[in-house]
Amino acid sequence: MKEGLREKRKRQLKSELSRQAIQLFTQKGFEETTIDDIVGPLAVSKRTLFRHFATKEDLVFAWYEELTDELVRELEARPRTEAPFESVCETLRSLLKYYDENPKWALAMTRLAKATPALLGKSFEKRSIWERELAKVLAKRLPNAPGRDLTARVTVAAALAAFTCGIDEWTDSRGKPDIRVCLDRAFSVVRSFA
Amino acid sequence: MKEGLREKRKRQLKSELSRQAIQLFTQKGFEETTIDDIVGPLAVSKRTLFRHFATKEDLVFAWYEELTDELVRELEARPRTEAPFESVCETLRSLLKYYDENPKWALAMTRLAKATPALLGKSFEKRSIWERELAKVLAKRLPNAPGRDLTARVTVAAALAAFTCGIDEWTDSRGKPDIRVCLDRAFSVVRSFA
DNA sequence: CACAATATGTCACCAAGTGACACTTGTCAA
DNA sequence: TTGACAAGTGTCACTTGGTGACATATTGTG
Repeated sequence: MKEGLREKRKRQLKSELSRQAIQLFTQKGFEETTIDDIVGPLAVSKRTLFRHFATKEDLVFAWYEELTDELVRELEARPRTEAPFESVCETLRSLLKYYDENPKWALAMTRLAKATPALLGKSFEKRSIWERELAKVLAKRLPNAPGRDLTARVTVAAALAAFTCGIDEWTDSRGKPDIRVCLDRAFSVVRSFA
Repeated sequence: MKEGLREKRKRQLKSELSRQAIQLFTQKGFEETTIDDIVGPLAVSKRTLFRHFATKEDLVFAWYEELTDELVRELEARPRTEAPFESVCETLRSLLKYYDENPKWALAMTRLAKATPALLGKSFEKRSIWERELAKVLAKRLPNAPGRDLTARVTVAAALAAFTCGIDEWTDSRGKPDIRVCLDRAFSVVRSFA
């Protein structure tokens, strides 16, 4: 065992690259920042960067994928008695801790993503990974009736859509309102379609 | 007026390029098809292609944007008495005519999009344009209360999410089931959240 | 210490776009 | 009809994201 030192360095470098990239992206813009710009100050080769990140966009969104497992566990931990839609909402709500941790950074990130088409697309792509994984988990706790998978998928997709809208609302208001209020209002809209 | 001959040719070439591209993409795959592959048989220069389409992905999804206006008009035409969510559902339902027109092609397209990450991202990007435009229209017919914009956005987003799931279900089942049934089931899941 | 596994750097290369400039071809007014 | 302007096109050079191959370190293990 003890795969310690190598992995530690690896993660350190990876997060350093990501940090540096986001820094530059928010400062000069995504398209205007070249890979060499990112890699130069860190004395790392371009090739190495692309061994850690599949694409330039992933420099921004790699952490999305790392969060997937956490979300899955969160959903699995929800009580069986809870309504499925509510379970997903609460699961997504758990992400707010990252917004609490560093609101300014979260705000900058979402604004950057919204301002750059390429990043917007990627973020949706990552979101669809969450959607798929969470739907898988949710399906397991649904009665085994025909259309179970579809029900699970729609439930997750709707909750995610509302989540995104809630976050967007918060972002568009420059982080002024309480993010939990934004989110709750978004979720309750979905509950209102008789 | 009478901007006839030039525009006609322009549109003709554009659709020809798109057709050729999709043909090759479905045949050899998106990444495996190069721009020169597309452009060669049509005796058109690479540069010209990129004057008609901003990106390689747009060769597949340009029609998405052209549909936006149609969707907007469709939503505006829905009766004021209808529940907002239902209006959006019906609006999206109107897209089915394109699936009816050529189911095989529609199936091939959605499968292609699902199989290619780059295309998946782009399709979400385009979907978000629909979302924004439709939300704008919907907001106008909602009571002018605080949170109106958020309500409109969530309503549209939820309907779109369900729509996508319904189409996905149909696609995953290889177009066997009735697409309208898939869609209706997806929509009714959203209606079922207490 | 020696050996295998990994991470890294270098270099050459491909493909997606872009900018600049010259050339052709519809369009329309006189 | 003609002549001038606008719009579309081709060519070419160039930038940039991304990959494959190979050599070189660096590190964990017996």
